[in-house]
Amino acid sequence: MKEEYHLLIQIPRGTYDVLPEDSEVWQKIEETARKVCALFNYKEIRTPIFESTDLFQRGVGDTTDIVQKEMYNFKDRGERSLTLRPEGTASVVRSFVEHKLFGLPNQPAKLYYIGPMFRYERPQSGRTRQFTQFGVEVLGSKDPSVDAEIIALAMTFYKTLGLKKLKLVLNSLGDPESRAAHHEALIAHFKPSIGEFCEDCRNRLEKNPLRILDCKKDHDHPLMKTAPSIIDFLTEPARDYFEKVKGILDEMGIAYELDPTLVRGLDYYNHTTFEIMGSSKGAITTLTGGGRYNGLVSELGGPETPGVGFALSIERLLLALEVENISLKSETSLDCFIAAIGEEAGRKAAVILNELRQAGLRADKDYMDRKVKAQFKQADRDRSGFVIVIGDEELQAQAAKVRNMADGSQEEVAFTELADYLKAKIN
RNA sequence: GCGAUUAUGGUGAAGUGGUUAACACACCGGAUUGUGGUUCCGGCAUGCGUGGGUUCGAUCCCCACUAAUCGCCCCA
Repeated sequence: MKEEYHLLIQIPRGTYDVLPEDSEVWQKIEETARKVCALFNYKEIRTPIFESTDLFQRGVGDTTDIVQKEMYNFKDRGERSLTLRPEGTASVVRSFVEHKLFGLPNQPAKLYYIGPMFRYERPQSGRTRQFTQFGVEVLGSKDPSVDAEIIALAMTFYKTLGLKKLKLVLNSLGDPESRAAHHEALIAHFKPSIGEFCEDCRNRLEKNPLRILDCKKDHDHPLMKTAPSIIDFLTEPARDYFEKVKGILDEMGIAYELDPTLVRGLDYYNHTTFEIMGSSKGAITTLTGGGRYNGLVSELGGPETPGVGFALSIERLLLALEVENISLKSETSLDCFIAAIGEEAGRKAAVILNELRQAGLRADKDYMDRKVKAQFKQADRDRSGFVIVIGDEELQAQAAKVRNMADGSQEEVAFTELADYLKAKIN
């Protein structure tokens, strides 16, 4: 018998099960996300968990780590190359284009999703191979108040759940012109002394010099502080746009910190980028990442359509809740528990149990053939308000003993009156 | 992809190259008859991640594998 345990198949690496004692918390989080989205008038969109590999290569960007080494891709029986989605935005945009949602009267499209994402990575704290994102996308508006709105939405979500230690970090990557100018300036800045930097940075120089600013090893190199900031290369319209976003956040009373080195990992971002940081086991990590991606819709074959969005990880949210000592678990309780003594009483208990449930009461009984005392213990574990005792005497009298578990008082109640009696007591 | 640490029952864990693998929690049972949350007593791993090797003998030594945790890279 026991040896078979060793042969059992284990859960895949980087995945985990949400067990009954925790699923309640997940439900509460998802419920909160849906409620907040309703407040902001965002509608849910559900897209497949796998898509054409091409979608992510084009959408997320060929040079990103996600595409280069983290995708779960496979061939189906028709030799199609498919990929388990590593993020949500590409799918939403694909769906938006495919169903021509840009033609609907309700513009912009304000959408949200909650679901699993997959990245082939080494699992560690706050990082699993299957993880869950709650994300929001607004397609069709270039109004800076939309940028502010999604940030407000994310903050509202966290605050509703009770998180306090949050930090919003903001930056602008500008439009393509701003980025190109900054790109050149960075290369010019680092190139002469690139030999003093780590290997990674040397590789980054030509490919993506912006990433050098993110390097932890060379963080203290003097050239880091004097590096050209994207902010100084923003074109007039880009600068103006960023000022408007900041202005609205200011007036909303949402505090932020500017970080010109905030670079997001996906290629499609431009203009506003932001992260919401929170605590996790003493360290600070990114809870939410988002920004504007004005070129993505056309990149995926749709009409020129601006977009903004964010994605946040439920797993990291859970870590942050833990650090801040916030429990979302409710006192689950039962209205009543039936303790039966003897076989005939057991049968009667099953019938009464069903009647109580039909009457809308949360009720349960023992299924383990336990002694009365143990049945009471079980009722305690389930935090049951009342225990109904049925034995031979009660069957004779057609009336059960009903014990109030809070004060220990006990009354005799006819079988036919049980539901009404309990309902009256509970209200 | 790289590095570090770890791997004993339902859980947290102690432990030794050699007859019965501590302890605690949980669970189950009992303390006279059918009643909980306290107390007392009892039960509960033929087994120490998997596979090899060293040895007269290994849970304890060696190797490989697997997994977990943490860090790097990168990200949510």
